[in-house]
Amino acid sequence: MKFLAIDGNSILNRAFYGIKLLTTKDGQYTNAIYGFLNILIKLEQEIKPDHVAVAFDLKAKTFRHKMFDGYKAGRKGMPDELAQQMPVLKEILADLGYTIVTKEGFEADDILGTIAKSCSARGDICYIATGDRDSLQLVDDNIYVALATTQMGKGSTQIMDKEAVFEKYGLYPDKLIDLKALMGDTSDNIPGVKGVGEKTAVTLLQNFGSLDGVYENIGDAKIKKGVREKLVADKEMAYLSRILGTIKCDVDIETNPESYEKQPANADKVNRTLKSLEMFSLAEKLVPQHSVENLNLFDVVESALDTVAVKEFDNTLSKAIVYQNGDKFIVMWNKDIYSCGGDSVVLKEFLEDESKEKIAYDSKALYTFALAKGIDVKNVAFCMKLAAYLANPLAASYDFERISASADAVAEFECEDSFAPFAQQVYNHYKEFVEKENQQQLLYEIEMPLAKVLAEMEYQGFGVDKAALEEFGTMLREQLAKDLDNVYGMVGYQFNLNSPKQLGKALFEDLGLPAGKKTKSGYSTNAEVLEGLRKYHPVIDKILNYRTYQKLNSTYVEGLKDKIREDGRIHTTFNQTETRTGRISSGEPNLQNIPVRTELGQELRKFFVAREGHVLVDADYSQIELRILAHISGDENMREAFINNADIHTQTAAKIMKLDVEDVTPQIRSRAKAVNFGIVYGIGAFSLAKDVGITVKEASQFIANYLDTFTGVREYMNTITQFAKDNGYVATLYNRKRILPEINNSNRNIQEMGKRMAMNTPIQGTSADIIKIAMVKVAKRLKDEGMQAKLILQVHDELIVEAPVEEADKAASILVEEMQNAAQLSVPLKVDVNKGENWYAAKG
DNA sequence: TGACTCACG
DNA sequence: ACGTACGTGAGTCAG
Repeated sequence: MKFLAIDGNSILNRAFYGIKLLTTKDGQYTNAIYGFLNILIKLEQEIKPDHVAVAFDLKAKTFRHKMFDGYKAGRKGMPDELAQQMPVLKEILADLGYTIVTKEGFEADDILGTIAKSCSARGDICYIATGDRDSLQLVDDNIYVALATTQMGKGSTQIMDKEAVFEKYGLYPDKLIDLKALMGDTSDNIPGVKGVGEKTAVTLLQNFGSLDGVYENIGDAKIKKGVREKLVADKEMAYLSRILGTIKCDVDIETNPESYEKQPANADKVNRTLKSLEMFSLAEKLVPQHSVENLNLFDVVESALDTVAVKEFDNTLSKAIVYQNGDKFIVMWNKDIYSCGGDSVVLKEFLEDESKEKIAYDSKALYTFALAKGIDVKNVAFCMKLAAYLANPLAASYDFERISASADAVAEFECEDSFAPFAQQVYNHYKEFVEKENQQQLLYEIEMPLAKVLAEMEYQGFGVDKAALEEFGTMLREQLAKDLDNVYGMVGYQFNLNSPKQLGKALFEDLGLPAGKKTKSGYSTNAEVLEGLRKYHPVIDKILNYRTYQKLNSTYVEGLKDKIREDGRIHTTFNQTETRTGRISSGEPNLQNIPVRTELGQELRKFFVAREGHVLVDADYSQIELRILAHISGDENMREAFINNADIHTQTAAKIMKLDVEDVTPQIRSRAKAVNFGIVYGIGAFSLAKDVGITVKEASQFIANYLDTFTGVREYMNTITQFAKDNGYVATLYNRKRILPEINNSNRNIQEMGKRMAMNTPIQGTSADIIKIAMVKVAKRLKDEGMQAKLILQVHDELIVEAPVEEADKAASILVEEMQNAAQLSVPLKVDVNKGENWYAAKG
């Protein structure tokens, strides 16, 4: 029999401190669990035990604590970030089929000692896995210690037998207790003999065999006078230390090997837990993926398409459920199953039937599918993915498997027959959740209609002039090569200028420029740092130019040109369940970060063009976030500025500096503008100072003046952070919620970040809500009015419609009207609109 | 894969 | 004493 006895606390500790803090997207700490499981996998591979015990300490003070006052007094309690992970780990271990052992009044060490020694006595082999060298005293012919460490996130173990211990300490394991009795152990607050260190102690034990031997021969000439005096003075301490340092091997716990036999894992549950912890690679290693209990949903769906067609489902299933798998869907409705794999006519009839409610898992995917097939989907009554996102916008993904795991569905989804009732339960769960959270309007009137709008926008795409784009790329590459040449010349050798590491060496070591900020892995070489170095060396200018050209060419020219489809258009994908604040994001490619702030960058927008006979109509909200702040905070000064349609930054400057509007210089205005931005983000003096180029002191004064003037804003910031602390979440005007695990974190920096999120999220999120409402209304108007014009892009506060020339003016007024009326705030919403043949021209 | 850098609102 | 403004996506290097 091969036993493995794991010191749970010790390994968990090693893992926690050996790996940087990891969290899931919703703030659950996972690093210790992750590290522990990695070490566990390693142990399983190397030792292949058939019996496993995992020992944990209970919180109560131990027997040994009481024996010596102050024992372990120096040890800090377990940090919250670690304590949170303990119960989750225990659950996983139990589900994996391991036996967990705890005993009131004893430490994990003692439990391990008891198990190991009973094994050894029977003649069984036992491996003790721990990060703690204390356990080495237990090693004998049958007992080995596997010392575990975590380095670079990977677990590694070192197996120690008797000889290995001797090699390391010069003593066999049974003498290690006496060694500790003499030399003490500061980390465990074991005093030992004052003034006797490792070297002296080892020599003594080698000469006299044991602690008793040392004192029996205390008069021996081999003991020097000074050492003898110390030994005599601390004799009592030495013997007390031996008691403290001895691991107990007679704890009253089960030692019958049968109780530690590995049990079959509950693979399904482990899988779900690990996936909820975002440990996908571990899931594959820990639980056999081909096990029967662990059917992959997609596999089931695949087979269901072919084989389940005639099976009957639960009669109570009154709604249809649509599940997507690639471009196939399972559609269940009143006991019938339709497959689009073979004959899509049935599916088309079904999807277009207004009288039949469809419950979608991912409604945007359904609309996208339908657009491609020429199907006009009607009556989509629910979207599980969107509902799950509203329930918690922090999750890493909204895969069906994942959202069903947190839906507490009672029916276990184990085989194809149970899919329908299972999906029904997931649906029920989220439907109830939406009602409980009062998010009906947000889901049914904003997000779900928006899903269809977004699918249509993706389908439309944005026309791109590929030839002109490529020509621009050629120009960039020429410039870039020149700059690169110049840089090599000035530095004196060739290197990879794209590598911050190599650039750092060139600038700060070889050219000897003053190194400022550092990053984790070396010198910082970002634009801000380089900007500060301009005056020292002409090469800096070239590097900055090179960076600009390189970025434009690789990200925008090379990156975009491969994304142009055969229709000459780029079709981005909008992600509706990505951001924590409620914004949508754009990817593959991202069309929400096309350059605009520099002249050269702006050139790119000239290649985003309207179709023949069409124009682009571009409308953007003016200062929407500040207007929302004015509304939410009710600040009179701020509201007044917007109601009078004043220049908000000039107005802000005038108020906080107590100047006449005419006396506000461009410089003062620009500082006030920076303050306004800062306020929206949850301001800090340090960052404002950096941004504006003033001292931190001046920045604090600025902020103080601001908050004294805009007292409503100060009030809002206080109220919202207090709300977040009390409730653990913040919400937008439309009740979009964001939980804030950071707000009560024990780390002050994280807590401060939580406060800034609390201040910013309602503003950014409400802005996102409002433009979403506008999008739904604009799309509806364009359709209802029978126009050809189509929405093609959203960039957070900006909408772009592509319209036939003759519809352009009407499209522009629809945009302005619907955007301005999307919400009724206590200040007006203002929209600027322009037209043009390309995006550059349409920005006015 | 994470770190760095940089593009946008 | 310590880090430093909110929210994203993509290209590149290096371990």
